[in-house]
Amino acid sequence: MAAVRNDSRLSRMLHVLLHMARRDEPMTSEAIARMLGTNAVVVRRTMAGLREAGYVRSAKGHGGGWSIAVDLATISLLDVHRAVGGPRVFAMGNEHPHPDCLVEKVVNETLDDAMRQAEALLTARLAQVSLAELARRFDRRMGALPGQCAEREPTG
Amino acid sequence: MAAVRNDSRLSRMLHVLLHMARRDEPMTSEAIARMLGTNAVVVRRTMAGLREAGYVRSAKGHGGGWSIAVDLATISLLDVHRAVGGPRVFAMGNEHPHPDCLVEKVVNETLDDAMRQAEALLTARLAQVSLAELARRFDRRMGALPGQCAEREPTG
DNA sequence: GAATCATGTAACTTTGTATATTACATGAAG
DNA sequence: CTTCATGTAATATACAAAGTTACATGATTC
Repeated sequence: MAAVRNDSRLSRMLHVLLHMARRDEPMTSEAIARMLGTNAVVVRRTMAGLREAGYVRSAKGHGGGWSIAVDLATISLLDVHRAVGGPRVFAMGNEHPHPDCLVEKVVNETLDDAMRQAEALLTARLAQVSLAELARRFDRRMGALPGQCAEREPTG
Repeated sequence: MAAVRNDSRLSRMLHVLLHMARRDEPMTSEAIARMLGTNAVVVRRTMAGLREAGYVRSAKGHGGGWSIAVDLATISLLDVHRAVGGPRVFAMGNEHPHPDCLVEKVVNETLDDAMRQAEALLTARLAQVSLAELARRFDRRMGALPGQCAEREPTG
């Protein structure tokens, strides 16, 4: 009963948010999907969490799409992580949360303790960095040139 | 392209190793499987990694089964983690490891940095604890009583 | 108000990985 | 030779993120 690969929602949303921050006009789900190399429905689904958190707005109809709703300095990477529903940090874990076996309890407690500490460090790091800080890091890299993003080329 | 739940191999193997350490005779894959609530083949597959690392031995035929090959003080939880092939720690990650987009690069580097630190802390914690230490923690909990493990009852 | 654009969302399919199961080969003990 | 137990290939299952299809809703433009 297990399966693991990669939850890339946080990574994707950070990518998108930084691009949106460099634009005046809203971005459509289609445009975002092209940028991420995915589907517009996936974009809407994932960004719905950001909208519920109040970080972005969405508008229908002509000239509609997604735009940032708050100051980038007020959103941390942890905020985004939580908004996209990603509390699942580790790919490993205990089989039984509440075992009868005392041996297993000792094992669980030891592993849980280690994982708790690692997760605390991770979330602390994510909380330390705001989207504004990320944008500054980009600017330092980019100099004065306009931001460009290689869109995913069609397969084949 | 993603999926997440739980890799419980480390947890299971620690559970098994501590039980094996409290026995004189080898344990069969069947007995271990009953204890873990799983299948004997799964046990053999997972424990094969421990055997390759030299931590356990396996013997065929009558009176055969699995037994511990080294002093528990020489094996850390990190050793077991690596032996069962579990370098995959996080359920989250970047979509593209080597993006063309500079925005994405900055995002990746920031997330990778945070995850690297968290993983370093986790592995450090796992390296700090030996199987002997785990056994001691169990003994302190158990007092002088013999170790017991509730086997998984049949469903229904 | 009709056509178009864009989001909202339900339903379903695909994908990737650990786990579970089946089947059979190999080798050791009696 | 029979039985026990591992070794392993092949196959199936479970599960969650991602991908896709289909259609409804609402806003803008004409």
